[in-house]
Amino acid sequence: MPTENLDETAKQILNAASRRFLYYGYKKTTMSEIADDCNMSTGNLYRYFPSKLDIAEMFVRVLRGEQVATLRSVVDAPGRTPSQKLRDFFLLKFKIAYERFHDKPKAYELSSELISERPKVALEWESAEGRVLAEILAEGDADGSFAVDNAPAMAKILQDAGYRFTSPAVFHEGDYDALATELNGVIDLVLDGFSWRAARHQHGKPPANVAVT
Amino acid sequence: MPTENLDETAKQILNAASRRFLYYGYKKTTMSEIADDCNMSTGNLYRYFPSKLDIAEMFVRVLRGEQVATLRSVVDAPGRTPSQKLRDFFLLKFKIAYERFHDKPKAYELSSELISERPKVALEWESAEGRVLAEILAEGDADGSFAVDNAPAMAKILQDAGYRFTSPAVFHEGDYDALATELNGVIDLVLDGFSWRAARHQHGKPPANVAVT
DNA sequence: TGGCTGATTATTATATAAACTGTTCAATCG
DNA sequence: CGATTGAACAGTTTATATAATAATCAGCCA
Repeated sequence: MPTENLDETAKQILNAASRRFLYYGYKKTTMSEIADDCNMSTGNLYRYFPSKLDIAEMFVRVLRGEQVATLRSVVDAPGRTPSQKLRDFFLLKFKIAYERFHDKPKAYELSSELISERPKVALEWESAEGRVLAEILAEGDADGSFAVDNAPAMAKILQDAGYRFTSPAVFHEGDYDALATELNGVIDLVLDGFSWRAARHQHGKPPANVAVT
Repeated sequence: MPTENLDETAKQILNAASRRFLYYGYKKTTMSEIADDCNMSTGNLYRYFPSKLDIAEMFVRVLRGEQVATLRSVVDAPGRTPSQKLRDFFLLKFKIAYERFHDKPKAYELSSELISERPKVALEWESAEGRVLAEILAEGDADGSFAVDNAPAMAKILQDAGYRFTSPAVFHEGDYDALATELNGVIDLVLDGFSWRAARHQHGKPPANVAVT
């Protein structure tokens, strides 16, 4: 949890700021408003956070931490095959991204603003998701349905292939169901790719298609 | 060719405008500058184009027409298998997008501005590319390497899967070679998916993975 | 002394005025 | 009379002044 090492006062500040960020957005909430909500002075805020942007960073860290936790629940779901988990993962990720974009626009806007000034936060987040994905892949490799030799690398490739459905920049172009159908199409193809590799692997042959131009 | 039905004077206007768009960008070139370049009055421009934005639209139509023509050359390349053509298509598309973004920034900026006000232009362009892709798929289906029953739909799915590598919004996050490697990874997986389907098809069985949750 | 304050400062945002630019159209030209 | 012009208009952008805000820090309090 990102708030683990936080002072009690810091949590109070983060809470007050989060509420305002969600309702009014990042730029429209002022440090003195946050200070008022916490019954303290503006100067004191800086004893707990180096800057306003750092409060925002913690805010999205919490949001994204929850997101990753939700995605991780897919891994732990009982009675589902690795293939099903892979599909669940991407459909859930798409759903989260789509809904957050549409009914928490301020949170989305804040994320964008933060990422443009702190790009490494986005990378951390992507790699956290990648680790969840890699777990699913490892599971599939273990039970023979996937044949993945480098799970983290393959996770990155899958994240690339699903990018269209997790990048809010293009969500306005299509409605939910149409996009979900297309995402299922991509997953179908990817899973068939894994099936092919698993079958090849069983016969002791190398993968069929390798990049040679 | 998009300029086919154009008056000679209209072509002159388009030429003058294009030069300025490329050097200074859309917003920084004025109608009177374009008119001056053509030795005519501003009012006369409106006899050939309804508005400044329409000149810009024609400008990117030409650009994108060239792009699609380049991609189409992949289809006509002799001595390449459908699988190779599929890879060529995406690597070339990525290369074009990446290079245009980095060494013709004004053209990219103009495209973005236009698309935000004329979204249908982007859709036309995507579907033109999709038709090229569908040709490759049909070819692969014909020679038994792909087993694609609905080529246009599958083309759309492949465009989705390759979106990460054609969307300039994220190009700054990684250098060319790293992205190209990842793209090859996606293509490898897709091609293996096709191999699986082709093999299944030969045995008279339905595709393995279908979206059922 | 460690935690806190709030006036102060440098920066950023907002509001307003001035200049510019896309578009139109009555008048002109060939 | 059709093609062209350029002044006029409305809308937008830019420049400037004004206000608001993030961040600081010398002093205060418990």
